[in-house]
Amino acid sequence: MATAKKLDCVILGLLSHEELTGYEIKKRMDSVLHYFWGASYGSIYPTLRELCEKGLATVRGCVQSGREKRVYTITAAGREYLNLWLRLPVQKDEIRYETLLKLFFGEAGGPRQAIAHIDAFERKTKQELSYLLAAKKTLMGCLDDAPAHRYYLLTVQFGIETYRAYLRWCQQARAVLQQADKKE
Amino acid sequence: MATAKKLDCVILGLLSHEELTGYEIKKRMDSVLHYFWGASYGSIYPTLRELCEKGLATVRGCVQSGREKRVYTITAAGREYLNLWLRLPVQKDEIRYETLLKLFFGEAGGPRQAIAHIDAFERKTKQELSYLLAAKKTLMGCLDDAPAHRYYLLTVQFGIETYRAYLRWCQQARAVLQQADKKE
DNA sequence: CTTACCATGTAAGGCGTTACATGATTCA
DNA sequence: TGAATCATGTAACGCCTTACATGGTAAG
Repeated sequence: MATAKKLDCVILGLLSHEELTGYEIKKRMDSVLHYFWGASYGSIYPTLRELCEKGLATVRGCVQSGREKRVYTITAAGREYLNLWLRLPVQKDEIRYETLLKLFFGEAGGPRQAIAHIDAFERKTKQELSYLLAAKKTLMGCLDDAPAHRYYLLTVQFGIETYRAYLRWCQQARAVLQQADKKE
Repeated sequence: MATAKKLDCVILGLLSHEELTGYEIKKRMDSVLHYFWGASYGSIYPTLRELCEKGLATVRGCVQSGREKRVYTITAAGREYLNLWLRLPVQKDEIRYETLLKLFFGEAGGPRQAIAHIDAFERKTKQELSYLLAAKKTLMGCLDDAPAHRYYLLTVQFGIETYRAYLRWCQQARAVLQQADKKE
């Protein structure tokens, strides 16, 4: 359990709130979970099957407007499993930022190139930030609809704070590099 | 090339500054690169061999104080490869924070549990921050020794800014959850 | 009619971790 | 003399991504 597959837990977590299809799970991954967890269909569908085999979820075929869907539901055992995992201490928080890697070795490419990477990073960060700000607004409007919303908001707030820190850093870093560029 | 293995580039990046053994590369990964990239011996040693097979690095056996060492050096082709990669746009920056995952689904475990995860996260962040502040101090003292040092400092500064943002968020988040705990 | 979205899945292959296996040296 | 650190590697296994394969529906 200590080394439980994370995707099991993520999917179980999503199912603990609502019944979902594999396709919908992927959508959640790409929207609400997007900035701190990701997964592809190639991992989601097989995991879903495993979850059923382990008795942590059940499937139900469902024909909606002519299309066939497979709706997944969490079982009591699944909730137990999820709660067990939630109680365990966090094993690993990791960041893998290629931008920082390129910057770390950036001397080889010179200040101009490094600045270009920072510009791209800044653009992406601004975009993500505006998405998170919109998410926050939405959540603020329905905070009392479900107790889980407070927890969602906490993670959104995390993103907002860190993205703002990124943007401040971009300014600083660019200033340093522009200085270096002039000297060259 | 667009999909170049990142570890190749990281190792080549390290070798572009100095000759290193596999063991020393691992140490660099665990210290200077630690907060935005990681790797184990099980990936480092095989990668090193591949690098030599591709002609991007060369090995030299070396007996130092009785012990056998294998020292790796970057080749001209290796520098070219590294520079090519540095020029390419960043493919992916990703964060995988189990803490945020547990918090997102935290409603199932209640506010107390969520607070415990935040406390642990805060402790770890403080530790990492103090490490980075020490690294910054060291770097500030030898900024002009090598042009690469300015680039190192930039990444260290990134860590400092984001960790400080994390700590501010920890305060906020805990306050929100303590509020929720009282109501319960 | 064609583009975008809904919907499910498999297969090959890459990448990486953990655990194992081994042994020298240095320092307390 | 025992612990920590230096030092190099392999093997098994797990997890995930990419690419492929397929087809229905809705909207313009």
